[in-house]
Amino acid sequence: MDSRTKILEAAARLFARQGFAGVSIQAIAEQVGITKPSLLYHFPSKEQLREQVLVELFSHWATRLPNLLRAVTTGEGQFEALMDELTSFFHEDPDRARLVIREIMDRPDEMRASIASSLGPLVSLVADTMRKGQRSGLLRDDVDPEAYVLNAIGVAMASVVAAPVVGPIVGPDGKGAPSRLDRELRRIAHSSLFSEPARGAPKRRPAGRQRASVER
Amino acid sequence: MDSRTKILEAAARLFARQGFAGVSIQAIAEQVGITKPSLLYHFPSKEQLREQVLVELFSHWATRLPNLLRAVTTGEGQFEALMDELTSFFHEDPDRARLVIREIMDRPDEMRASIASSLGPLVSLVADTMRKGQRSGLLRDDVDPEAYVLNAIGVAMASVVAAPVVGPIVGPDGKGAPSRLDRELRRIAHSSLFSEPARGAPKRRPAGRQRASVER
DNA sequence: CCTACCGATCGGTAGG
DNA sequence: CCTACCGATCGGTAGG
Repeated sequence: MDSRTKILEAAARLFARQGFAGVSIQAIAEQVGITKPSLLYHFPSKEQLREQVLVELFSHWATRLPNLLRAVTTGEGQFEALMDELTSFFHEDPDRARLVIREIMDRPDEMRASIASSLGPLVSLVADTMRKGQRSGLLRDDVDPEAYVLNAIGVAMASVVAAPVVGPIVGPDGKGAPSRLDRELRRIAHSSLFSEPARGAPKRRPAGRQRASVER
Repeated sequence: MDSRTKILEAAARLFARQGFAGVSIQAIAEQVGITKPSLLYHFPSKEQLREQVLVELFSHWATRLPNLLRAVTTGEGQFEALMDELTSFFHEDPDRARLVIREIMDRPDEMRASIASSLGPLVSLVADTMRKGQRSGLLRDDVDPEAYVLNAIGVAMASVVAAPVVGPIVGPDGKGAPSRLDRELRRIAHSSLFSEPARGAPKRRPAGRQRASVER
């Protein structure tokens, strides 16, 4: 792997974990195994390194977009597929979420533009598909599609970052399986989106956990 | 207002906006109108200043807890009251959310402890109340109470931070009124929590927006 | 609460 | 890609 790539990866990791201001280019250089001036040969300033890290992140996001779109436009399991794709993107590397969240807080104005352009089209497309689902009666008609999608993305990011800190409060999750927090989040997203099946004819049961039989 | 308080407020604001590492004690001192050594007379180190800022934040939180608990244990509008209290706490000063989120990312281990002890009891209490609601049939029985509450708190914080950046994508919100994102979030929280009213006997209508009459 | 000052580290450059 | 070095700023101290 060439130095440039190694630098970008180390920088992304460190920026995500300690914030841009909390990381010296010296520290990044050390992790890569070169000196500070050598790093500055590849990226002329710390600021430009930051920008390139973000470019890489968004381009990685763009790579995944086709998967997301296929999930939206393909037949039945749209919802599950879309949520899987969304959560796994951040789950397989939580630093992605951390990086975006930090950037949103550190430089909201700059991020407004990049997020609008990178997320806007996706949101519109998913929202249009959702409106079809509303007309067919599959989805609740009180859903606000654009707002729903954006909230879903935001929650996916937030939950990945909060998990290690807040997860233990609901008890340790069985290794492997999704945590209680994740399962509940999925249930919330599901049940607030789909119309209740006509009573007595529940084709599928609610996604999260199976229905306990209760006194009623 | 005494210097100590002024320092704490300036530090909270700056830490929230630029992160702990991104703020020099010199910068804080300037905003207060004193010199750096003067600030260090009140707080012996930057690190101790940070700790005190967090102590203040959590104690402010503790001040609000009685309101929250009253909201939970008082009769009918429990849900709306609790959500109002939760969102207004972060809405009236978004820096609170920013500060907590930064701290979660910067020092997850330390925050695990403080959050468990400050939030744990509240979560248990609300969860117990919710279980009663489940037994009475008011709340869906597939809700995971602890996980639901924690997710609600997380979402309240995340939405406050994300709003200025992600809000414009769904269009400008009418000034004053809650944004589309906020309304949709409330609707999601509501409709994923309450059982559907027996068809044809809807005492109240769904919180968010009114039901449009649709072809079905 | 201030002036004066400390060593260490910051981002970055010169020159090879 | 490195050695050597720059001025500026960092957190913090001495002394009053």
